[in-house]
Amino acid sequence: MRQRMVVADPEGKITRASAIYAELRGAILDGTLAPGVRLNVRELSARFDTGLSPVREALNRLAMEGFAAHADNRGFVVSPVSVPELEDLTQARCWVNELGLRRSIALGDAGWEEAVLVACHRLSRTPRERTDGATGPNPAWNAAHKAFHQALVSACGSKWLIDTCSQLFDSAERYRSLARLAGVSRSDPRDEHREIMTAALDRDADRAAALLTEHFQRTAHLVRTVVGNRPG
Amino acid sequence: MRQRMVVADPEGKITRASAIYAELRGAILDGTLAPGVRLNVRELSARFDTGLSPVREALNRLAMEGFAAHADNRGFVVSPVSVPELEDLTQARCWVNELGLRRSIALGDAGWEEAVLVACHRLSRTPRERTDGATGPNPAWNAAHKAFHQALVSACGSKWLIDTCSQLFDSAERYRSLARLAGVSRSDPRDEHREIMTAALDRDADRAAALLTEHFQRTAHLVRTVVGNRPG
DNA sequence: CCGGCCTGATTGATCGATCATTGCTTGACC
DNA sequence: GGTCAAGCAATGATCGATCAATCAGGCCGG
Repeated sequence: MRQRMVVADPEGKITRASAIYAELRGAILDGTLAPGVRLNVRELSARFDTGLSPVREALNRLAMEGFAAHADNRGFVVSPVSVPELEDLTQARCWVNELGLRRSIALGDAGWEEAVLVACHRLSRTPRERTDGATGPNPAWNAAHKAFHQALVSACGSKWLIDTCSQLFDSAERYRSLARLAGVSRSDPRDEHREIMTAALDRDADRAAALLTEHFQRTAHLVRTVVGNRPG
Repeated sequence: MRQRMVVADPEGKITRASAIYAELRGAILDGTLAPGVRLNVRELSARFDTGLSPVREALNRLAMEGFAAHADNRGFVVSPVSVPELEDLTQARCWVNELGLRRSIALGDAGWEEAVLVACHRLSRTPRERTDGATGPNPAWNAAHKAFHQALVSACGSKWLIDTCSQLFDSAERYRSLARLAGVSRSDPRDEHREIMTAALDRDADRAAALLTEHFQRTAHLVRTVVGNRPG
């Protein structure tokens, strides 16, 4: 029986376009690629050691997602940020997440409760700063943070709602990263995430929703000054 | 003084990728391209008499928008439809549009009222069937229909909300077209749009919201049987 | 000195050839 | 008859050259 020549294949055959998309998306979300920066196709091709097509496909995807701006014949740019957009985004997050949370509280079973509990626990146990020597935000914390917020709405029963929460979270992540890079970070003396979790597990929908909304708005408020003072 | 060689330019320099994107999007929305149909890149290149790159870019955009499905190394397909997705979509439309409508009723000024009134009037004056001899849906009616629904939420004050309503409307448009192609269309004896308009202009938020939700669900109900009986 | 046209350089968009992967077909083998 | 794998299209992905639009200076007439 001959062995297969290719071993590394199980489900993981990613195209260059997808790899570049993921890479650029991550860089935009964590602020490595600052808002307004030009996304020069040739330059990126060189950086990723690839042709033009995969890069353009990745950029098209990012543009449709809102993380890049595109004008025909004028190329791509990292989407600019602004206070009005931050307000709009925050408002949307409040609406959609509140709805998802209320429905999850109404519909969620024991499995949902456990998922929220675990996600909150993991989040609290994950350090915010990297632990591998380098400085900067801990990617694992970001992942745990998102996992917690997604767990809250995971039992709402609407795929659209869950996906929208995810997309909005990522859009907001960009603002959080920018604030962080500008030296603004939150002290979080009250451990808001735990408070939200407690209210959710108590099935106290009104309290949970109020805490969640407050959580979003508090974050937005911190970020606001930073965004307002940007050069771009 | 020499004249300019190129005259047709004012703001209208569209790339092939964008043209193809618009074309394909329209074909998917009106059911010309049925759900599940393979979007073969070479074939499309030939049809549009163009190279591969613009087609791929267009397909990438459609995929991010949800109108095409894509798997690495397995190409593109017109997104499938299903009853669960229709339910999810309808639910989302109800939530988002109700919110937008309530806020517009609360915040809208006289200009908003007039815009709604005009949009409703235009909609009622536009024939559903084409008038140019050909049979089939009247594109102008579709446009007027969308314009009316967008007018309802246009004063909500949230760009995100307006954009989301637009995207959801288009997703639903696809289902409406499929139903129509299958011979199902609504009689609409009550002129629901006018009822909604009246309630909105009366600033009767609860009634307007209830009518709008009912409107969406009634449409979805009509479509449901058709989608359930599809081959795919 | 200012505004506008021309020109070259830069960058974006497109093309068609080429490479890689998938999935089907075929045929040996059990 | 069924299984499996090599071989073979068919199709998707990528490449680098080429075409085209935009942008930045520089030149000229006013």
